[in-house]
Parts: sequence; C-alpha cells; structure tokens
Amino acid sequence: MPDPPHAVDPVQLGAYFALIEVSGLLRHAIEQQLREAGDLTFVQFQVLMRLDQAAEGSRRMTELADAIVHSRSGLTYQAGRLEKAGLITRTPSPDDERGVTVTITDAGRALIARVLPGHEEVVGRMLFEPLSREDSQKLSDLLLPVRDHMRAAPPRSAAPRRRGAPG
Amino acid sequence: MPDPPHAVDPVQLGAYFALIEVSGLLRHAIEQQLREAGDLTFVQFQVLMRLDQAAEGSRRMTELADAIVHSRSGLTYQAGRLEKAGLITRTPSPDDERGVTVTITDAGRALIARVLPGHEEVVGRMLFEPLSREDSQKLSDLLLPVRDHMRAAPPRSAAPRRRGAPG
DNA sequence: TATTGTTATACTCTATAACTATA
DNA sequence: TATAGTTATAGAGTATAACAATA
Repeated sequence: MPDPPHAVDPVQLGAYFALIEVSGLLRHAIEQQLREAGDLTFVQFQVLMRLDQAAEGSRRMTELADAIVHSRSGLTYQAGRLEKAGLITRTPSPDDERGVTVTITDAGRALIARVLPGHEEVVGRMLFEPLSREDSQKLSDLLLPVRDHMRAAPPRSAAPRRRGAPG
Repeated sequence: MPDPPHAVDPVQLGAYFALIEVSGLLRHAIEQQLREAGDLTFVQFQVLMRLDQAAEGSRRMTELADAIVHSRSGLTYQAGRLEKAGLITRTPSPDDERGVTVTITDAGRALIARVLPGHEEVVGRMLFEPLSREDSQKLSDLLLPVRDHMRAAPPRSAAPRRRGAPG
C-alpha cells in the first residue's frame, strides 16, 4: 500500500483529540442535565429535537436512524421507550404502508420546552463561555462543512454488505 | 422567566449540534477501524495513547479515569481487559502504596504503532478532508481553549453526592 | 477520616440475524 | 427481489455502592 493520501499533521492530531475530549465532556455533562431535568437520555433528546424541528413534528423511522447514527433496531428500542412515555406516537405512513411515521406529541413538545433552557445553559457555559461571538461563528463555519462531508460519505445506519452487492 | 446567563444564539446552537454530529460520526467510524485493525475499543485506544505519550509510559489510575471521563470502576474494567491482553501492566505506585501505576507494555506500543496509520487515515479523510491547513489550525485554536476550560471545571470522575436541587 | 482502587451488581444500550409485511 | 420496521438475543460497557488498604 502506498502512503495514505490523508496523513494528519501534529496540529490536526491535536485538534482531533481536542474535539474528541470536548465532545465527550460536553456530552457527559449534558446527559446528566437531561436525566435530572427530564429523565431523558441524549439519544432520546436528539430524537425529540429532530421531531420538534421537523415539519408537522414527524419523521420516518429510517430517517431518524440514519440521522442519529443508530441501527434500526436501536431506534426501534428508543422509539418504544419514548412511545411508552407518551412523548411520541407511531403510525403507519400514509403514502407507504411499509413505513412508520413518528410524531412528537404535545407532551413531547412540552418536555423539550421544559428541558431546553437548562440544556442551553450547560452548552453555553461549557462550550461557548471561552469563545467570543466571532469564535462561535468561526466554529460553526468550520464544522458545518465537515458535517456535510461526513453525511455525504460512506456507511450509514444498517445495511451491512448484503445490499445489492455482488450478484 | 429572565434570560439565562449563558443563553445560546442560533449560530451557537448550530455549531453545537454540528459538533455533536461530527464527533459522533467520527467516533463511529473510528471505532470500526480500531476494532478491525487491533480489536480495540475507542476507550482502550485512548488509554493506550495517553500512556504512550506519557513520560515512561505510565499514569495513575485516577489520572486516567479523570482524563477519559470514566468512573473509576469503569477504568478498572477497561484496565483489566488491557492487562489481560498484555497491553498494559499494573503495579503498586512506589510513592503511594494505595495507588496503582499503569504502564504500557512493548506489545501495547506495538499495537498503537500498528493501528495508528489507519486511524489517522480515517481521521484525515473524515474530519480534515474538507478543511484547509489553515482551517485545521483555526479549529485547533478554537477547541484547545474550550478543552482547557472544560478540564478546569469542577465535575470529574467521581460523581458528587446527590443533594440540593439546582435553582 | 479521606483517598485509591477493586468487586459485585444491576441496568441500559447496541448490534446482528431472523422474521413479517409491503413495494 | 428489495425495502421498512420489529423481535429475539446476546454481549459489552457503565455507574453505584460496598469493601479493603493505605495516607
């Protein structure tokens, strides 16, 4: 094998480790806050946020699984918890009988509204306190293209290799 | 309700979500690579990296637990796996009989060396491909202060007693 | 008495594979 | 045949609390 085309220099390695540590510490703090404020895991919070932001508060299962990185069975598990808690509903998709449309309930929206202020407080305090408004803008400008790059890239939720591969 | 002291604006919220998604996707890809290349979890990799970078390849248990965000029992569990795999040793600390000094073995260093190229390849491809060298420098400049800020903050490995509801 | 680390335990989450139903 | 989602299952990882040993 020839040299890899994407070697990382020391600066990049440092940025990478900082990214990992920052996101890890942040996530840890956030999970605590969400658990105390609303008995939510971070994954569940993400699901609710996606739904809350979505048109009509609805998304398809696979859409959510892809977005939040889980396997489908993982999302089914989480959806089961959220449904049992009355925070979402699952109904057959109108245009595709195979599909399931997940919708956030009023209780779900209320919970998000209740949890969000404390959530933002934690994020503001931990992540943005040492950053100026300009810095935040820069961070956003740097991360959004990376996110899009990653989204566009290779593997997603399920789908091992048994897809339409070798005939 | 009055505005919280650390409210986040929409730009910041976007940056935060991008950070979470980027680190999540990156970590997911990395875990796959590490598992295939060296049968390592990401946490184990982090432990080995810390030791590899440390003077004499040694750290104390609590030091590692704090750095990598785990509870102590969690680190004990991981250290057990790493020791069983011959990648680290645990010896009583010379200056404090209560303590345990963790040291990376030659095999541990060899494994890091074996795994690192592929690791960097993934990081370079996923994280840095859409960023110029300058961008990477900027990202580093932004994240390192945040990391230090988070490190300086109070909550660490051992969770404080559950008491006193927050405001 | 406080701190370091381990053990026991219980629980959550995740992924794989098999399965059902629809396109 | 391919896709959407669920179920069964099995395994890894985590945190909490109790514990032992040293400071």
